[in-house]
Formats: sequence, structure tokens, C-alpha cells
Amino acid sequence: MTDNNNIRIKDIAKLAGVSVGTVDRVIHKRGKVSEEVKEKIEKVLSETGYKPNLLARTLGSKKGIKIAVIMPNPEQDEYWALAFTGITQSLEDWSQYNLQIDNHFFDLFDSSSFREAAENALSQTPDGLVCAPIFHKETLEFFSQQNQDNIPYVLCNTFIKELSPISFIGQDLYQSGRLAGELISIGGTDKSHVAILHIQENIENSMHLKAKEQGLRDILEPKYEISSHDIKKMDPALIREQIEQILIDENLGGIFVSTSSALHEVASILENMGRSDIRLIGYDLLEKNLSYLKRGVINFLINQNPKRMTLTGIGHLSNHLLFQKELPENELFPLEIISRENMETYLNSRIH
Amino acid sequence: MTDNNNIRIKDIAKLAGVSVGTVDRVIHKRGKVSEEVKEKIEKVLSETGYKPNLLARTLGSKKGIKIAVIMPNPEQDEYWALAFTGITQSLEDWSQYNLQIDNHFFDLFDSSSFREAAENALSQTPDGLVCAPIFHKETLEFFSQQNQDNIPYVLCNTFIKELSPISFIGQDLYQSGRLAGELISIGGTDKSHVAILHIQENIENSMHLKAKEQGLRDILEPKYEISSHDIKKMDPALIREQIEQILIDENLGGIFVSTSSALHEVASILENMGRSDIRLIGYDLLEKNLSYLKRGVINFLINQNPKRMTLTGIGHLSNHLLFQKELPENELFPLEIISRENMETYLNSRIH
DNA sequence: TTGAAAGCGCTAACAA
DNA sequence: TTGTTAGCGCTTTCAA
Repeated sequence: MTDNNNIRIKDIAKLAGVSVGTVDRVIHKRGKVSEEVKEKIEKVLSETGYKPNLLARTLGSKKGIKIAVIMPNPEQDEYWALAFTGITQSLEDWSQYNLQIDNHFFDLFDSSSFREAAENALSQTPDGLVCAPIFHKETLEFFSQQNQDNIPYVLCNTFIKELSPISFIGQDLYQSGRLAGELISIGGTDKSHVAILHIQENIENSMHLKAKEQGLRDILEPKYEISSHDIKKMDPALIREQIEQILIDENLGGIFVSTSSALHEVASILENMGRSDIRLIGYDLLEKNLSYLKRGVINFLINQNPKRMTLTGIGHLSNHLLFQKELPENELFPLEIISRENMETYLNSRIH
Repeated sequence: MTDNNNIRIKDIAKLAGVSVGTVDRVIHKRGKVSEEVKEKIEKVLSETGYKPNLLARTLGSKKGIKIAVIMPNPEQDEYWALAFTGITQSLEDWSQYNLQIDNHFFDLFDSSSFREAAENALSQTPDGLVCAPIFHKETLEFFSQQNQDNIPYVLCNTFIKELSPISFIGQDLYQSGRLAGELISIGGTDKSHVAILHIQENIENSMHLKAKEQGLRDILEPKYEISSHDIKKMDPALIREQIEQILIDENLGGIFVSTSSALHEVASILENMGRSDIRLIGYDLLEKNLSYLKRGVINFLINQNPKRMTLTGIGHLSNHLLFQKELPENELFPLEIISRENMETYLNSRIH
């Protein structure tokens, strides 16, 4: 084995003619050091290229870390169930650092439940927060008012320009829409209409979906005529009705469903009507989506990678808390194209 | 901060009425423990669900690790240059564990240089090896004969069924070929011929390319007529000539180049001849490939993710060496489809 | 076969 | 403002 011939704090102390305590104070800016001594130590520090042993640091400051997660209830939605698997796995990945994760789930249909979950999270004084800010207004309120202790937080899934988390993790939604447009038009179609379906719990929070829409429009217009439809996710029968309405259009060549949710409803209708002439593009490796992808009813899925999202979120936060590592301000995942022929390779890989 | 209320070795010792030294001996099977005591300790161990603090373990046994990498010269080939960026990054990622990496490059055109590189690597008694086994015969010889000290090793890129590395990292080549087939046939073409081009340094080692070929055939035959061409990568002019020969076929609707290498040559010819009727599919985010992808000459790239490959290789090996973590026998990466519209999102992401 | 004790490099409380 | 020292949990050497 390699012997550890690194420069240690002790060496720095000797070189600077001071004690380790003083060096430690300089390194951590704990004050109470004369300017003169401070400068000398800093000089030695940079000359030797001192790098702390993070193992020893973590061990010495007998800290573990406690992270609170605020996200939609995984039982309510398969997308968030996938996201939750990332939480589970990060617990394993970071097990050696005695990491504790407290989950606080909220109801996708109920914005007040978000407040509750968030306040609960805070009340347990976590060292950091990972949050999926589904409800724009409530999130804003929470992070600008409640979080006065300045607990570091990471935001996942939805970008919120008014906030400054230590890191945002998600995807470029505009580009995602462009990609969807490209995927619809590959090889060309003879039909010239394309419909965008925004199907979700609360239509108020659909701003980010409009970014996807714009991307698609910029690719397909004016060659294609685009129509956009906001559909509130409630009664499946009601959704069906609205979709069937849209399908009356004989000239419809493609449908883009902007969220993973309820894509399978659309697929089911298309399949039942035998409309294999319509290209269908949507999001995420949900079970039902995959089965329609396999049967060719859905042509492509774009993977938003919810598992990797939470995994990376916890990872970044842990690195920040434990090792003071610098994080990317934005971690934008690639837009993964899933087709019938590569879906298994995604399912089989450790992170998907 | 959370206090670390874990069970420590000390606690185990107290519960079992022995000393920490003895507990340690049992945990690490360092022998010299009476059967009776051993059983008692093991009982306590499992009852308490003891989990060692890996930080302390690593710190206590003042080991660093030294990993030797055996791979093609990054200056010779852009694919391997990308792979090399993974090495660089893993050095950062693992910097806290005092990881040392020694690179041993070999010449893609010269199998004897592989032997040399491999022996060199071994002579420095590394704790583990990461190897890209381009030369089948030589690799087999090396790992079955030279590596008698049983230094743990990870194999990247090319699967070799006769060997048992602690982990293999790569992709499913057969499935990769199937995907290529699907990508060629999306939307349908009126032309019914497809050509597969295997372009590489040494044709002898093309076994794994045949797996890709088989995948493509299984998707496209008998609807399409497939022709396969082995082209030795030497003089670019010579390559051109052979490719132009193939392009004479008026009925050619698609080309699949099975390696990242020289794909741009094919693209350049297609572009010059104005043959935009021919679908072109190939591998990897090499600079030239990307520019042809952007211009629509190349329709899709499949990403073999060389950077992530080496990054994961070093990561697995480090986890094994440092933390005795269990590794997946095979880590098969997803087959990433790169199009004009998602390429930037891959380039912008931390690992691509 | 066992136990005691001195590290590993760093932190943080306490003294000076 | 500075130095000293006792940990953190584990490994490993030495002595018993």
C-alpha cells in the first residue's frame, strides 16, 4: 500500500513555528489569530499545497449529518416513487458517514400540505434540506421567510429563479420540448397537426410546462400547426373525454404529453382507437409507459431521471455538509431518449 | 448535528466481555481467537447489527491506495481521450482518500506495446488495476499468467468471458446493434439496403463488433438487406476508396459504423456527395461526430460514455479496496441516444 | 490466545 | 492570542 506521505497539519505547524491549534484556527477562520501569524501560516499552507485529510476531519468532528427531504408522497405518483428510490439508495451510498434522512411528504393536490411538511421538516433542525418545490408560491414563502436559520438547501425538479439554493438539480425544460419536437418529426409525417397536453393536478403551477411547449413550438412551427391543452388531472373519465375530443382532428400527426402523469391514459385511448398513425411522445420510465413503449403506442420517452435527481441532491448536500465541497450551481441532467430498443438497458443500469 | 449513537467496537467488546483487540480479530478473521470467544463475539455482532465506521477504519489503517490504469494512448484516439478525462476526474473525486493513479498507455496499432504497458503497471505493485483489454490474446495471457499476485482488477469497454475481474464495465453490444437498427428504420425508408462498417486498427480483434452486427441484423432482416464490411484503419485515402465503393449502391438507405473511429470520414463523404438520403448511425460524442450530427449528416449517435466508464472503473475499485464494498459483477451502461437536440445537454452535464 | 496502548489526522475544549 | 490535549472509532504492535 502507498504510504501516506502527505503534509499534515502538524507539519504545517512545525514549518510555521506555531501549534496545530493555531493552524486549525486559520484553516477554519475561527478568528483569534494575530494577523502576522495568520499570514505566515497561510503562506506555508499555500506553499506546501496542504490538503486536509477529510476522513480525519469528519471523524474528528464527530458530526453525522441529518438531511430533511420535502417531496410529494411517493405513494401518490409513480414518478415520485422513482424519485424516492434515489433517497433509499443514497442512504446506502453514504452509510459510512452516518447520514440520517427524514422524509416529509406532501399531497400533490393540496398546497397547504406542502407548508405543513416544510415546517415539520424545519422543526427537527436538520443540517440541510432537499426539496421538490412543486408549489411555487408556497415554496417562495417558505424559503424566504421560514428558513431564517439559513439551513442550506438543494432544489430538485423545478427551477425557481427567485431562490438561491446551494444547487439546483433538474433538466433544461425548453430544450426538452425541442427534443420532443424533433422526435415527433423524425422521418417526416404527412399530417401537420401536433397537440400538446399538459395534464396535472393543479393547473396554476404549469409555468415550467410552458417552457417545454415553447421549445416544441420553436422546432415545429410553422411547418406544423400546434395546439395546446391544459387538462386538470382528476377523474380519469373526464380526462378521456377531453382527449377524445382532441383526437377528432383527422390531421393530427403527433401528441406530446408534457408530464409523465396520465401519459398512459392517452396511450390507452390511442391504442383502443387504433390510431397508430399518431406519434406519441412523453416522459419517464413509469411501468405503464414502458409497456406502451414496448408495444409501439408510445414512440419515445424522455427520461427525467427522478432517481438520479434525488440521489444527486442528497449527494451534493452531503458533500457540502461533510466536505465543504464546491457544488455546481445547476446540475442539468442530459435529456435521455428512451426507445423500445434501449429501454431495458436503462432499467438494468444502476441509476435510471 | 446528529450525534453518532452507533454501536462501536468498544461497545461490542464490553457486551462480549472482551477487549477491542479481540473483537477486531474476529471481525477481520485475523485468527488467534478461541472458538468459544469467537462465537460469543459473533453473536453480539449480529445481535447489535454492528456496522463499522469506514472512516475510522480507513484512517486507522493508514493505507492509501495505488491504482494502475492500462489503456490506449489518449493522444492517439479521441475516444480514449474522453476515457482519460474520467481518470482525471476520479482523481478529484477520491482526492480525500489519498488515491494514486499510475497510467500506462499502449499503442492501438501495436499489441506488443500492451504487454509492455501491462508489465510496467505490475512492476510498480499497485493495489488494483483498471484495464481496457483491447488485445484479446495478450490480455488473456497477462491476466492468467502475469497477475499471479492476484491483484484485483476491473475491466472496461470490452467484455472478456474467460476472465473474472471484480467488475466489468461497459455496454450490451448486441442490444446496441439492435438499437442502431431501430434508429435506422424509424419512420421507414424506401431504400432497402443497409451497410455495416467495422473500421478499426486491427481486424483480428473484431469479435465484439460482430455482436453489434448481429443485433442490427436481428432487427432489420429480412426486411432490409444487410452487407457487412471490415475496413482496416490505416491510410484515410484508402478508407475513402472503400467507402465510395460501397456507396455506389443506389438502394443503400442506411449506414451503421460500429466504432466511433473514422465515422467522420464516412460522414464527410456522404456530405460531399450530397447523399442526405442515407441514414447514418455511429458512436460517441467525438468533436467531429458532433459537428456532423449538428448538420444532420449523422442522424443519431449512440453514446458509449467512455468518461463514465473509467470514472466508474476507478470508483468501483476504490470502493473495493478502501471499503470492501460489494460491486456489481457487470455494470452495463444504458445505451444513450444522442440527437441534434439533446447533444448539448449531454455535453453540459458533468459526466458524458 | 488475549489485552493494553499507541497511533491515523483532525477538531474543539480548556488552559495559559 | 496561543498552546496543549483529549477525543473520534478503528488498526496494529507489543507484551503478557
